[in-house]
Amino acid sequence: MSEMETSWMALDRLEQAAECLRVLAHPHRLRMVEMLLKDRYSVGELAQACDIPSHMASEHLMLMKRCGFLNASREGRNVFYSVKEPHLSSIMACIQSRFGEEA
Amino acid sequence: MSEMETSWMALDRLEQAAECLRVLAHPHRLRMVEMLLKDRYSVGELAQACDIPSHMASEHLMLMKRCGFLNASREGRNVFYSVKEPHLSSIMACIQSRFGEEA
DNA sequence: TTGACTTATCGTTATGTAACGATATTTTAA
DNA sequence: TTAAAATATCGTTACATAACGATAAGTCAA
Repeated sequence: MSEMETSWMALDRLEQAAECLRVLAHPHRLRMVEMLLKDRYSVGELAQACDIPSHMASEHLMLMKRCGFLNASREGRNVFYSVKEPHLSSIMACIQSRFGEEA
Repeated sequence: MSEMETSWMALDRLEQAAECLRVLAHPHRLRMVEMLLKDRYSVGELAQACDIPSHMASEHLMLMKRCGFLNASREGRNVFYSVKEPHLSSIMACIQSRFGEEA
């Protein structure tokens, strides 16, 4: 009688989630998110940290901006990116607890 | 003087993480993980839940097995899959808190 | 206005992934 | 041993993504 009904997420939510995970699933984008969770950075600074040309950093950042992860604000010649999506920090914490520095 | 050194994750860890996230980043695989976090299921049951042919469910499951997410054990004609990677539950919790049923 | 600097966009190419039908493998039951 | 059921693998095709060079656009300083 005590039927425990387990209800699954709706398929379209899973599709949204998969889309966001795909955006996150790139080493340079993960690095950028890791950095942006601590501070804001310009495109050039992030490009240098990832050791990639800045036009490629720009593409990665635009991608993350389009899916709602990041904000951008121009200041002079520079464009500074920062974290918009509040859930990014908890997801990154999961990733760090699994892949972060252990012995 | 109080320099707060922020140290980032090593690049190869980020690459591993990205690889795992790519595996997770598929709606049917997310559904399977969601279900397997609650119970063990056979390939056929998961295929039916995802509304896909079982040979495709098998491919998704093998992929997740290869990257350490899942275990498989054959019982008669059936193969039952279950969760191996303990961090999957916390990552799935993050995903559900962001994409799960809200108003 | 010109030129330098920073960021964004475009077109191309190479690589990766998804879905599929066909087929093979493993196991059970007749 | 045969047939059926469940799962796994293979080969192909279509599509998505990544990286890159070239170029455009926005901003500042001379």
